[in-house]
Amino acid sequence: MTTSRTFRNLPPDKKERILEGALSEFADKGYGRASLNTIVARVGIAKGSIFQYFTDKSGLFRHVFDYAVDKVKDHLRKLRQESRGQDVFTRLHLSLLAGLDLLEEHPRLFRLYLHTLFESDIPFRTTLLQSVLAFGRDYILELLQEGQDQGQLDPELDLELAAFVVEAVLERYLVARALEHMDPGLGLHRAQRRRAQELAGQMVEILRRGLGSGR
Amino acid sequence: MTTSRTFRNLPPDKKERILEGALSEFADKGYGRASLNTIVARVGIAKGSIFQYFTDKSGLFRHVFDYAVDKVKDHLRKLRQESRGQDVFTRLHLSLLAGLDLLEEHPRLFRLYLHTLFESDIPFRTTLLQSVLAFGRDYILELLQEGQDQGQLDPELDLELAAFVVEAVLERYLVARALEHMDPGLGLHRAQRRRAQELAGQMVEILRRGLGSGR
Amino acid sequence: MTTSRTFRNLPPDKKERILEGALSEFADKGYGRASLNTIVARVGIAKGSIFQYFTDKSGLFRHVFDYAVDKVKDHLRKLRQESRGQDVFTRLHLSLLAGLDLLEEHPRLFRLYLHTLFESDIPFRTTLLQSVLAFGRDYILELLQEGQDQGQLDPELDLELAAFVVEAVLERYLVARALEHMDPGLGLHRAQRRRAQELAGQMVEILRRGLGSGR
Amino acid sequence: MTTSRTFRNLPPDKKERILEGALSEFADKGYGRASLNTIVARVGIAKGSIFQYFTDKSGLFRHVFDYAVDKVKDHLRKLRQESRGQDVFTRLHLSLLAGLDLLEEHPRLFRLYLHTLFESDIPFRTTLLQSVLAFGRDYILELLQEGQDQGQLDPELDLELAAFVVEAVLERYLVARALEHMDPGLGLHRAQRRRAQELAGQMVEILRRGLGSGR
DNA sequence: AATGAATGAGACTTCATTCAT
DNA sequence: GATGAATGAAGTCTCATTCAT
Repeated sequence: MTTSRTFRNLPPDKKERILEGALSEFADKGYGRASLNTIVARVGIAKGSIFQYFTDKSGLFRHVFDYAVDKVKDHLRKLRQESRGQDVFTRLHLSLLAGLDLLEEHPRLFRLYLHTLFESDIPFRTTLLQSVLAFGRDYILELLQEGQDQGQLDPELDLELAAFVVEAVLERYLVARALEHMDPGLGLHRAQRRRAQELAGQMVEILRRGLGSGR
Repeated sequence: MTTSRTFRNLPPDKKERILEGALSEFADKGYGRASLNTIVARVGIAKGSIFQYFTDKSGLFRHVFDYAVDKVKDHLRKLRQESRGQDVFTRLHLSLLAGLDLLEEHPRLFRLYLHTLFESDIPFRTTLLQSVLAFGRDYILELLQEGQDQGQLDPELDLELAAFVVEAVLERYLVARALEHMDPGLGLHRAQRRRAQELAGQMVEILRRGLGSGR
Repeated sequence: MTTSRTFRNLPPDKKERILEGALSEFADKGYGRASLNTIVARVGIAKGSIFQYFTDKSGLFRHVFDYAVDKVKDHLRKLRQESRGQDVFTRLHLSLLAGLDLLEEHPRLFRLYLHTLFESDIPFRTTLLQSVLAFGRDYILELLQEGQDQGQLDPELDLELAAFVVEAVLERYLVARALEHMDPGLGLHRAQRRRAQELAGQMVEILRRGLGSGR
Repeated sequence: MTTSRTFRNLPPDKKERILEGALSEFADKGYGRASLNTIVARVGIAKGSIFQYFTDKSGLFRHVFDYAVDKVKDHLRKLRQESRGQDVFTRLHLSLLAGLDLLEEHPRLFRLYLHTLFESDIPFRTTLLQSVLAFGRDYILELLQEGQDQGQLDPELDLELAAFVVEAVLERYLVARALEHMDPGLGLHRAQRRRAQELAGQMVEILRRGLGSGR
């Protein structure tokens, strides 16, 4: 239980306002640079209340992180359900596009993840990351496993290795978009600025040749 | 000129001690959370001295970043030279291994880069990143171009797109190792913990099938 | 609103203690040399509290300045009211004595004004001074206008010019006393050390001859 | 002797460069806020040299103050000489215009004086001010004395009192101009912005009526 | 005689956290 | 249960002064 009973008894919209305000701040600044002052000002609650709802700054962060992860998981679970029965590369393609949608709609989720990934002084960092990393890995592994079972992938393929490559490409693609959000002038690859859908399609094609059961 | 004359006149070993101390701190905490207090304590100089050497915290950071980038560039330049004349995929393989070596020997360089990539309030962030991103892109593009010229790559291949995929795989691989450095318990893929050379080889094989000129 | 709600909610005597402590420091050292450390030590509050009450050192200064100006304005308004109906030179005489009283009772008010007048890096200096200068000018102009209307002043007199001369004499007289407060050994005119009332009377006599309608 | 032998042996133009640089800084910021760093940077000498030429920051200030006072005294002595034999009010008029000229040509001299007048922590402040105040007082007293001896002034006039009034008007006039230099937007009297010569003439006329031997 | 590197006190400011109301 | 006033450690930066070269 990462929150106090006090917090759990709050009206849902107030809970949400608090979590959204905190999410914005943590996504912007990471854990260490985020300011509780800023959060309470944005949300419009008293400074002391934060410490009645959560033990700590770190307690708040844990809860916000879980809250964000749940949003992503919901998204992915729905997607996995919807795409069932299709070709594995089609499913990867759909996943990529879905990830892109999520990023455009909720840019803060991905930024929170990236900050957490690379900031070392975050309390419970290991625990927090393990759950989300495992989820992502399992999601892709499952897709690939089904694809291999149905003969769409090279039967000799080391699936964990393949999952790593697939994840790398997917994630790096999202990172590229996230960086553009942060700073449009960063001068990334011209390719990265092309229309997103087109790029996604070509990337999947490369994966198909690299991983597919080929001729 | 990003340093004061005072700094440039310092004995080389003192200069190095200062830069190394600052590099460690920035690599650990990123820009915003890094503490000049910690740096001067580690290096063993007075607090005021930092401001004799650099205009600012930001000035120090700029210089440290350049110092780090130079180290990487030297490394890569040497590699590009040495591998000239070999097959493009062999060269990619060598690059991957070289990156890995660099990471194991100087883990802080890559961590500094990652922090800079994802922290938004860094002064001159755009400028700093542009130079290093452009260098990496050009390095890979040049490799692929030569490979395509010599018929080792699919002649229809969009090189920028391919460069993006290659870079994604290479970088994600390095990120995985860097994350393990930060926290060995992170529970990354089992595959990532296998012997590094083996994994690298297999990844390049996938790229060969995905990008190569085929039969 | 130049203060935080936190400050406004403070018990009045605490507010006053803080403002008085800050006023003393600013009157002593001017804006730039005044030390918040000194103020909080004198008042007996924590260093951080100042920043709960005011945004800034500059915010504190603005508020202290307004606080001081209000005191002076109250004093002058009362005086203008009380002296209504009397001869213009009598009123000037009363004003001079009143200014003198104010100076003896609250020497810091005038010193704060003088510092602000001559220190160039004060935030909002122009704005702050404009209000007080305009008030002083209008006060004297109004007196002279009424005096001229009632035939006590040379009808040809340029009132603004006259106001300047009157103000000069009044202010310089106060400056002389203020300097003596700062340093009794300064060796000003012997005349200035005479009994204050006597000197004031003679000065007004000179003004009467210089400005009056009289034969 | 307020300087070291080392300083006195310096080439005259170097001595002057140093004093002028220091004068500018002290005139801008007063004693306490003036920065030796800024001075040595402006003049182009080593930081340590200041401490070989003068014992201290305070030693430098003393010397600069004297240097500035000498310039003013030269100016006034010349004027007193030139105007000898003329009517006392003409001489006052000339003095006013001369002060104005001095202010326009060397604004730093007057600003240094004003800073010194109102800043309390200046070392040797009393001593420094005494000499200049006495000089000004004597200058005016002498003028008035001669005027009275020649029947141009009311024979009953208390000369010290008159000197005080005259000085007040003269000085306040210069202060008004100095304030405009600092901040043209200060919204001083319209009268003060009129053509300087005209204003000066009218002011002297008021003094003539106030102090003159009547008729 | 001149230099300029080194120093540490002290400046303003932010922040998470505690606790009386 | 909610509030918000109080706190002090830690942050970056400036400065006059010392002293070895």
